[in-house]
Amino acid sequence: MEYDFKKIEEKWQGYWAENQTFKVENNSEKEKFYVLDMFPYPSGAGLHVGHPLGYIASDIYARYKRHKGYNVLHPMGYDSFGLPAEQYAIQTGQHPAITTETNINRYREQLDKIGFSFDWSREVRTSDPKYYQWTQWIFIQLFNSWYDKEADKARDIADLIAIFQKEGNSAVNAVCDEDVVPFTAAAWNAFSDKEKQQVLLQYRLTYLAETEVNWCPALGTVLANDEMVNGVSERGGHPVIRKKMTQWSMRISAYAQRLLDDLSILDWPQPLKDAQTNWIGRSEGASVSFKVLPQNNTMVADAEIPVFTTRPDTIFGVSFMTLAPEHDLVLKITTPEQKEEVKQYIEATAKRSERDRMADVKTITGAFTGAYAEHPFTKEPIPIWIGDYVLAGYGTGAVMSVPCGDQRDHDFARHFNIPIPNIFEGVDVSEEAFADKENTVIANSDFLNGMPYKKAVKRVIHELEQLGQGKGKINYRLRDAVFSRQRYWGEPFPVYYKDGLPQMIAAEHLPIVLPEVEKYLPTETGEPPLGNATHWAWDVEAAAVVSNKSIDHKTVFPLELNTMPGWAGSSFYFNRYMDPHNTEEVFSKEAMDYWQGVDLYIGGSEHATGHLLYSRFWQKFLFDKGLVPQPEFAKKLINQGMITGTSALAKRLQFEVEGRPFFIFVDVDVLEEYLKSPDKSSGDSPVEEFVKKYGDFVVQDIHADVTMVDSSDHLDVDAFVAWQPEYTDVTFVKNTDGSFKVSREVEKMSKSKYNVVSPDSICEVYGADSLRLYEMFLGPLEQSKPWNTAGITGVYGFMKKLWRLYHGGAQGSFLVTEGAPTADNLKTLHKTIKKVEEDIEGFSFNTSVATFMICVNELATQKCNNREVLESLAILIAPYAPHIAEELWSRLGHSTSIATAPFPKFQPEYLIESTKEYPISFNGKMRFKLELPVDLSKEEIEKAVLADSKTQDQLQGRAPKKVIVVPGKIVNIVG
RNA sequence: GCUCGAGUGGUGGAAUUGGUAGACACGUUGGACUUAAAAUCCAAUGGCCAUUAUGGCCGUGCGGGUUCAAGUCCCGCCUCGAGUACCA
Repeated sequence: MEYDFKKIEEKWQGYWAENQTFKVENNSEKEKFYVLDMFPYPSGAGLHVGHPLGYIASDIYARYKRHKGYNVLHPMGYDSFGLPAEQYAIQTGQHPAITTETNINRYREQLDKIGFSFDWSREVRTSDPKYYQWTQWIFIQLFNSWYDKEADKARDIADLIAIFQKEGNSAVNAVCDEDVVPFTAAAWNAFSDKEKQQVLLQYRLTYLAETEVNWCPALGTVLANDEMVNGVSERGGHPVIRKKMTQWSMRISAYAQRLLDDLSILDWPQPLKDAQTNWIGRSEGASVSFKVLPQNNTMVADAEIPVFTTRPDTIFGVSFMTLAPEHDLVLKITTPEQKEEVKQYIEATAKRSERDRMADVKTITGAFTGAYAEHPFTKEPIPIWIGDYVLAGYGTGAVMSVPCGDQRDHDFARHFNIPIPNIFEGVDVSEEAFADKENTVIANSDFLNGMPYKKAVKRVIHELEQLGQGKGKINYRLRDAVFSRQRYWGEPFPVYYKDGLPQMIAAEHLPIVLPEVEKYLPTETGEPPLGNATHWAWDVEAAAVVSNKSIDHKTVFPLELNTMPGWAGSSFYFNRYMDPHNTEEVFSKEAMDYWQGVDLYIGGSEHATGHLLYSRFWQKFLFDKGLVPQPEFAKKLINQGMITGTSALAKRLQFEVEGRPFFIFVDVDVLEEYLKSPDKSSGDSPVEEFVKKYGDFVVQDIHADVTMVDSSDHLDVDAFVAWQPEYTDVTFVKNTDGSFKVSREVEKMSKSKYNVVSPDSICEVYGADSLRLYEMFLGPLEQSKPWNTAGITGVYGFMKKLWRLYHGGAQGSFLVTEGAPTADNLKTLHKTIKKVEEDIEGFSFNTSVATFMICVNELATQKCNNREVLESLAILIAPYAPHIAEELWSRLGHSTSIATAPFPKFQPEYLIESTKEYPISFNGKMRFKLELPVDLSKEEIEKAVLADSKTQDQLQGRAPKKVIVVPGKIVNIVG
């Protein structure tokens, strides 16, 4: 009987679905284990072979854990709000919900074909109102909370109001806006409702604030740095400017220290932890306040510029200050003479993306404001400049510039001929700044002279405090997260506006369902797409969304027009899976207490500072609220690497004939040979006749669809021309054998590069088990690697060989023999058990596939068809190739699924050897091998080796200087 | 720019604490079976040199270093990839 994967895979996928083999309950005698994949955004392109890589790995692990006796939660769902569906809606008018539904169905079909052991009864979709009702609910909880630094946790806003009523805000140690004004209890109680709300907004964990964004007026939308190229939008090339907008923000900065500290309890890849550590960017230093000197014609009185510095010890080295061009004070302090220059500079920087500004250190630009600040100690005037190397969003958006101690300040000072005073003893700072804290000795600095870094910092902070112009401070690079998007396809906020102030809709009225709109574009007045909705007002009395016409600002109010960002719904989905159908609460305590958290999370490292940081933030908030039992949601995390595509590039030569381009395609080998020939005319290359006729040419790479290219890189020219009819009449210069070879290049797998390989086609030709095995066989899970279908015949061959191992009967019929296995059989089996178990535990899936191959090769050579051995082997391979394992298992006479069959137990006694083949090295180079009993002592080994005639041949009469013997490992003779 | 990761045969990759570099596959070449093809099986396969078997030299991105011994550890580079706050 042949290995018929199609029949087998269909059969078992049907069986699993019918019997709900992988459905789990929230309680069990067994120990729990939670294996999670990062859920996908269902894009229109469908799955490509890169997507399932992590899913296959986690599925292997989940299945392995079931064999090991655990109650395994292994869910899947969709992160189904997002931009692509909205873009498609803008282009075609099709509702994003329809696009999303179609895409999800396609994804599901593709996922089912690979044979994953997901519990689909727990599926969640972030765009489902039954799900996003809870996203909205958590938003309300954040709005109704503030962060108490004393308790170091989030607390109910009602507690804060109680404090304000009793004692005002002066004693409150909370994370809040910078510009909170102190008030007494009496003052609080005298505030109007509106004033109270305004004050509270400065404390809430989600709040409205002015934020800098990349605004594209032509598109009427905000752009990511990603979507900007050289100051214009990637799509359409429209100008983009930096602009301030009122948006919802999340006070993630309140959790900065805890997010940093708890990294230590996480078993996550170090690079990922490093990324979060750097993102949070804790630095210790001081805040220093510089007074702006009053001048003729400037109207600013009492202006102060607060700065944060990690080097307060260098304060006497300050020779200028630099403000971000967007800094609030800039226009206020600029002198009339400088106004024009400053204005122009601000306009110029408004066009640059933040990333450009950070990356470009070579171009030094800036402008002088004409204003001066006063040095806190020397009282000397310090010129105030603006420069785009200072970012508005980082720190206070202003720096005290110390050119002798900071390279960027140094570059700036040199460029604009600003003095570079030296405050370091015995260091030359004329060429470059001196930033070495360890070897710092301060000079020319009044009371700091002669002090090292640490001592000087302490002293200067003390002096600043005396002056009332500064104090020690810990600064975080982490900024509060902007939570508003001017998009349609996202969660609506449960928020309406009364008197210009945001009000939460009561939780019992959730979900607030996304309204229908005519168009998915921003409105003509520049409002977000929800501005197009005709029924988007909140009737407080009816507790319902009603027509905008009813808005009277008394009982009917306008609703929020922004929607939430992509990361909102993905920041708690892992908890919702534990209790996905709960309509009473976000998740029950019972479910949370049983599952606790994710035991293994697999996903891409590109989520390091987005999803994975925001999720940790929400988890901590929910933990503070007593809603989840763990302060971290995922104990262990593994990053899977990206699978890159292998693009096929046909070489096209472009000539110019009568001012018009003229093309031919040339086989890559033919072209290379032509280009290699020294004078390009002596050979008889077919390219030559074109050159003689048309002159010089330019070589271009044209992407060909990888499905038209075989494993030897030969292009099916007919298919290529049928696909791109504009090449119908173009000449193809082929090789002498009539083939046409293309060159290959590894690139990101992408539709536009025609290098996408879908898992469907692989399943069609080789089967899901081969796909699973092959994806693992490609290389280490964490590494990125190119996809090349060529090698899949290897694992497919292995599958057939595995099948034959169980079908050694007449005409390939199923055959196993009862009785005791041979010593060789057992040695092979237990060697395999040991290695496979170690590999799964260590997430080294590629090496376990190799181990299976070796095992099957050995058992085939041994002509093993012993039941005991073959049953164990079926279980071993079941996590990797579950369909064939189920089929073999049932043929072995079992009537239930293999899914929970106990994993074979490794027995070391079968591997004991009596001899060891020692590699014998001379001066570190292996020369020959010598078989010796394993129980020899060091001395005995040395004696035996030296006595061997081959050793004497190597030494040729020399006496060895030294003999290194590592028992069980190696012998090295020096001399 | 900054942060992190990766460079090993023609290709994907393997190699416990430093201890036989190239496991396992792909590809290629030769052979068996076959009318033929497919499938399957056997053999060879890092490079160079030599050859009757035996052998010798070089070799893990580049340049140094530590060690009896370095793909692995240390120092200095080069190249590629990822992230860089509104792609998800």
